[in-house]
Amino acid sequence: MPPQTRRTSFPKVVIDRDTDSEESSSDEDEIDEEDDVVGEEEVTEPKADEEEGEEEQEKSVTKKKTPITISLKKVCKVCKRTGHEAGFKGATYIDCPMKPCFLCKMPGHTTMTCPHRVATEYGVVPAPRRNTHSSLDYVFQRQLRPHIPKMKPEFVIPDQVNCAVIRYHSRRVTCLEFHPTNDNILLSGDKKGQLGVWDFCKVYEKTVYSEIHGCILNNMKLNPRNDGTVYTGSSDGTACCVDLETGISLSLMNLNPNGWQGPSTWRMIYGLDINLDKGVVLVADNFGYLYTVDMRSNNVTGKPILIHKKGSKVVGLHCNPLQPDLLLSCGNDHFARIWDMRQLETGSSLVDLPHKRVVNSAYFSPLTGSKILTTSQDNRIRVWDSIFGSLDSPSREIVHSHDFNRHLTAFRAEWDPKDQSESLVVIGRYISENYNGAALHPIDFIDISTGQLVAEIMDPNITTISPVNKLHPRDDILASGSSRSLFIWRPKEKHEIEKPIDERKIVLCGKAEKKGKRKFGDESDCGSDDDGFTTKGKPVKSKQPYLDSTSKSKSKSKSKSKSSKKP
DNA sequence: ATGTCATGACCCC
DNA sequence: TGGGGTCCCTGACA
Repeated sequence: MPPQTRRTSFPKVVIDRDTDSEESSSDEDEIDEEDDVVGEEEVTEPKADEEEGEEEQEKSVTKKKTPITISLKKVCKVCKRTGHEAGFKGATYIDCPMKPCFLCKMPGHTTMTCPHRVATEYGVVPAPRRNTHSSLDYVFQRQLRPHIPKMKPEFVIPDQVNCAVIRYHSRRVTCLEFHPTNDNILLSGDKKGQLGVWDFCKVYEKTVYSEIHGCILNNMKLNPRNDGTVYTGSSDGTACCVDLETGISLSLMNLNPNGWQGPSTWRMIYGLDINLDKGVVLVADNFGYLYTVDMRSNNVTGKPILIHKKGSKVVGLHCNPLQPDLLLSCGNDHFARIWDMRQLETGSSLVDLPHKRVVNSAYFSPLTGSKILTTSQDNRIRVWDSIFGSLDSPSREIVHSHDFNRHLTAFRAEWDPKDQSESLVVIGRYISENYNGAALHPIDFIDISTGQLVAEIMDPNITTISPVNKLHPRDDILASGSSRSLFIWRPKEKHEIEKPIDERKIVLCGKAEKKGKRKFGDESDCGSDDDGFTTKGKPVKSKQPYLDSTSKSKSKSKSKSKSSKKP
């Protein structure tokens, strides 16, 4: 195969500004003919000549007028070949046939015909049994959870955006957490480092702390013992303990005490989790190191331990909910690893779980802690049914579109913490589906015991991708972060929605109302300031409808800027 | 309507 | 091993 054809090597035609542009649109055959001619030239002429010729031409033309250089070949934007074009045709994306399937990454077919698109569970190894693998496992689970229902209850899917929509972040949302005790409080972090505290039942009750971190808030965890504090980790290299009421933050560590010395030395904090039993906050950086912070003294204890490939990002940390000695980590070195907290040292991992790409997240199951769920950038969700069994290979690999895109927050499959069977998982979908002419990116609920797509939820007003999703620990509520917006989903039956979603009128604040066509995800005229809005169909518990609420929202929002440190 | 930009993994040399 | 080039469904703003 010849070297990769580049855009610069394509035939270019310099057209004088006086050339009538309408001529070119008159006939496509003409273009094709020209294509062929130029194509031959490209083959026959030595490259140097071609370049010289171009240069000469350009020189001569620039003396008179600025030339317009256009490429006449209609090429596929993906593979740069002719004969086909990739991209959106209306709301349907046409794949480049020269590339492997965008969904399952296998060659020979496109996303449109991918068997995984037709049936999500295609190729998934079914679970041998629903909940347990052996009688021993079953006894173990019954001991841990005596109230396991005999029958697996129906999944309840929060499938309607009927509570609230808000946008107070000035950059895209990176993480979400529900308050451990207050059912209506959602915490959100963004790429700018802002921390939002939002009472989504009183839509305008929100607080944004903007001075805690200087850039991306990668992860946060609320302290279940002291529900007024949240631990945050950021790409500014600091981890903080933040008081939710006051916004006062206490810096636990700063990995860049000497400031900016260039990208090769700048440390960023990604993984973060709390281990209550040990009274520590665990934090990991982009160089592969794990740090331990004592929760009482708020000081780093011990030395940093290399837990992933040196120089690679440790994306996530998760402590086992039942067995405090177990830690799960995942990173850019394509591994998820299980560690024994009692003997944490480089290379001492109990298990290494290999992946084909970066592992965006790795979580123990929320109730028994005996399953593992990982999301990898190879478009696969992996499930290990029992950490007590063989971990040589995942119990299931579920193909699901959640590719890497540098402009999106990484997708993470999240457990439903309420699901006793520990099989319901939520994750946003990257590729779109054509829903009545609109390209929408649903949020998927997947039964990881079978690989089946239980539900795909979407709203015609949400046209952006929703990579960040969190299910409520107690209520049937889903919070999702899509671009800069936050959405609260509830099950349809819980809130009497009479009208179909697209008939609901969205009442917005101030000048936005004039536009009329504004949608949830639309951001025009909506700066970083307070622009809360929601649907008219269900004003939730808010005291007043949201008519002309600019002033109200401003008065209600308290944009505090208290901080103890600056990056 | 269209262009621009932010910016992370990966691949290749 | 490192730096530079590349990149398929982005999203906001000019």
